[in-house]
Amino acid sequence: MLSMQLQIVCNWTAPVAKAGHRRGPGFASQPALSHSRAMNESMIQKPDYETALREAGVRITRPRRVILGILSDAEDHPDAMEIFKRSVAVDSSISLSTVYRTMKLLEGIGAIHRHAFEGGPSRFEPAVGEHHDHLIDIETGDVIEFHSERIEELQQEIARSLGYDIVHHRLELYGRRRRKK
Amino acid sequence: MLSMQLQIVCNWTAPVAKAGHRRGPGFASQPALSHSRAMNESMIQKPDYETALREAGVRITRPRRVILGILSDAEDHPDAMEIFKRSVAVDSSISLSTVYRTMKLLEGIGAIHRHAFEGGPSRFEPAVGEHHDHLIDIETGDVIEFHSERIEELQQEIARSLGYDIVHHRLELYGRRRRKK
DNA sequence: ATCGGTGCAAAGCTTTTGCAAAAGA
DNA sequence: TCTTTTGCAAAAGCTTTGCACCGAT
Repeated sequence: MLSMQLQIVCNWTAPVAKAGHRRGPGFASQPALSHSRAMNESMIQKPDYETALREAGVRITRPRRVILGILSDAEDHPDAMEIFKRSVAVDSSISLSTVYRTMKLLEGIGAIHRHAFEGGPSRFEPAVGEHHDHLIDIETGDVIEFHSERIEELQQEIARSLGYDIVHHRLELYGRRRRKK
Repeated sequence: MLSMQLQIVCNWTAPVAKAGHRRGPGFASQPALSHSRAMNESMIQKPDYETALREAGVRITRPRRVILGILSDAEDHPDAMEIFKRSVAVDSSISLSTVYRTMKLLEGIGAIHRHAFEGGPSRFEPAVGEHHDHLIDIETGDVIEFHSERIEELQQEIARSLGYDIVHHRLELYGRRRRKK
């Protein structure tokens, strides 16, 4: 039986998933595995975008400040249109172009990550904390972050055995909440 | 040292990667790992699309026959435009719409898989043989197929521990050929 | 003779870009 | 002031769709 193999390491209580596409663990009905961890809320830090931008030598403008604020506050993985809508709610003069340009800029300096989850526009998340992969709830669109050092190692081994160095990778699990019985 | 951990299981000689986006193993400078396997040419079977179509109750038309032939012969992971070009070379009256429609049809009956590799159009491959993941050469676009039972297991464990059942997943390694020294 | 499939053109959706005006530094 | 950045609108890239004609069964 599979669960017998699981070594329980921590048993943090995860918050129930909220509506929308929330960042962070939506829900965990069981403890995380020894070789993996779900990311919990304490891992969600607010990135200091302004410093990052200054270091990149770009100007800090009002639209950028607004968008950056939206990104900092986002607890989900919003797409450009969603970021645009939230930005417009703060400053109605902001344009979608500027959102896209800012996303590209931030991605360029490594401040955010772009995810092209299947069948939809790119979604973004602040590049804070450690690397993680994603489990996408195919019914709600919720995204749960997790990390498995074992899988990372195995990927490295496989790439090496094929004669390659990994530049980056993408691991996405698309799943459905197991209804508790 | 990492390579010390590798258990050699098979030592098939892989063909050198050809230009373009070839399906199957492009190249392997080292043997596959014990817990994983690269897919070799013998694993590439020609799917019987016509039977699949008949079973799906759709008509077998000339454009479909041509496109199916292209797909059967493809040793790479071509995108719609590439399939279109190859089809037009056989029958100049075929339209890009029909290519897209046929791709959707085949995807629907599970005869092909659609891959949305990053930064580009969807690429397709016949759904024959066992499940595998992909390593994409970021310099050439070549795709190497591999499979790791260990990683599959770990994914299952992780999803379960998070309260999910995996419906499908996506693992893509983006890498650069290690220059042999 | 049906009714599904096709080509063509147009539209849809996400993302990018040209340009003149606006605004950081 | 002097560039960089912005908003707008247009375009680009991929994919889908409406429609009238064509062709498999």
